Amino acid sequence: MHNNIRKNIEAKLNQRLTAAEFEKLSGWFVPIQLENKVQFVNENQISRNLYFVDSGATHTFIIDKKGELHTVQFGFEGYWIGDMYSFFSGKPAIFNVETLEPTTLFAMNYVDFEKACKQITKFEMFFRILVQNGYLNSLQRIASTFSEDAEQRYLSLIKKQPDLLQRVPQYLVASYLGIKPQSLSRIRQKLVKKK
Amino acid sequence: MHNNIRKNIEAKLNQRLTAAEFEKLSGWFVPIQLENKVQFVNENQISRNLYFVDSGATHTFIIDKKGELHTVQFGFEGYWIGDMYSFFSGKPAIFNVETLEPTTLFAMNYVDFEKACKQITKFEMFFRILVQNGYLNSLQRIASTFSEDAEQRYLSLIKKQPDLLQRVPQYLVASYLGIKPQSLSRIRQKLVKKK
DNA sequence: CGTCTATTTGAATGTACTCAAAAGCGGTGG
DNA sequence: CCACCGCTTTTGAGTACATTCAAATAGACG
Repeated sequence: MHNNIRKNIEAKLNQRLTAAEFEKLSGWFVPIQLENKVQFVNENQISRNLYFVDSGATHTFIIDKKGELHTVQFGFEGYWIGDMYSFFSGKPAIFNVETLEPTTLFAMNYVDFEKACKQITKFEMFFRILVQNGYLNSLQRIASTFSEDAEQRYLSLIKKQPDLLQRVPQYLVASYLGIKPQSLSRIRQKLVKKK
Repeated sequence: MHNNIRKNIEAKLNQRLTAAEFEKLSGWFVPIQLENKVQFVNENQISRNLYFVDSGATHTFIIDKKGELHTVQFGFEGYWIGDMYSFFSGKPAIFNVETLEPTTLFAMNYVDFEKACKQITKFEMFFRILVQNGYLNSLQRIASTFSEDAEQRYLSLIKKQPDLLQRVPQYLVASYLGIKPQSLSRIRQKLVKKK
């Protein structure tokens, strides 16, 4: 049942978990089944959970003062998501997370996370790598936002995740790129004409 | 000599270091004196160092295909800087770092960093918190870049760091905000007229 | 004082935006 | 099976804001 988590951890660590380690970890990850369009992390509410996406899709977003939605990140199979700020600080979340498909998650609460880090050094190592990678990715995203125009960012995105548009409505892709749905539509039509 | 590092670590950990711990750590942090405008981390070159800014100022930046500079972050007294990507992966750096003033750094290389994490649990904890905070900050910066216009971002910035414009040339502040120097100049003049 | 760099200002341009409406698409119920 | 509804995407026209190119002013430093 928790095999995807195991694979995910072992792949990032480049090291296998023992049967005992895996069994312990499994006990801390609670499966959650969610329908499409279910919001399970809410801005301004405490969310001391870490989630692993076993199957399905999610997006993490904020709503600005004008009521507009901005996607911070998508989450698919094998992604670790949640509101890290709330998870670590215990304060209200700064992001929202919602399913984009029927989704199966595994959730770990903060108390168990601390246990896991203490008892299973490999998990602590794994998680440190996870946060490091997340940090590096977001720094690069900042850099690319400033150095590339929307068209280039769109091209980079579909190169990295060619299936994104098959799974995610275009207006959410636009919100991830930092542009309006109309603008993304025009960019796409321009690219079609180029060929 | 290394007192600022000690204060910094103890403040973030909310816990004191023992004399023995501090002594060990001090040995791994090598002081570096740099003049103004010295670039000590170069894109495409390996940089397996972590830096603590003891005094002075730095900026981390990229140069895009058009040759334009984009500031990713500034570093002042008490900041931890460097190219995390290169530091952790051992691959060439993706960012450049340069002094903006005569600056005193403490540098720790990756080998010593690993020793420090192993031998001093508090340091490992501290560093994890540091990376976590960096990650959260950059996620929030992504969110604000998309949800706020340049004027709002400028106002938030000078609210957070009122002394920034006293220490950093305006064109670098513009590059941090993701706009051109001319645009920042116009935003500022518009704000003066509003009052 | 002169030179170099940073900042400001002006005018024209361009890119993405807003507002608005039409077309496309999927699902539901008559 | 088709008509209708809601939602997404596309398209059109006018607008706004930051950009570019250019030149003038201001500041810093020798």
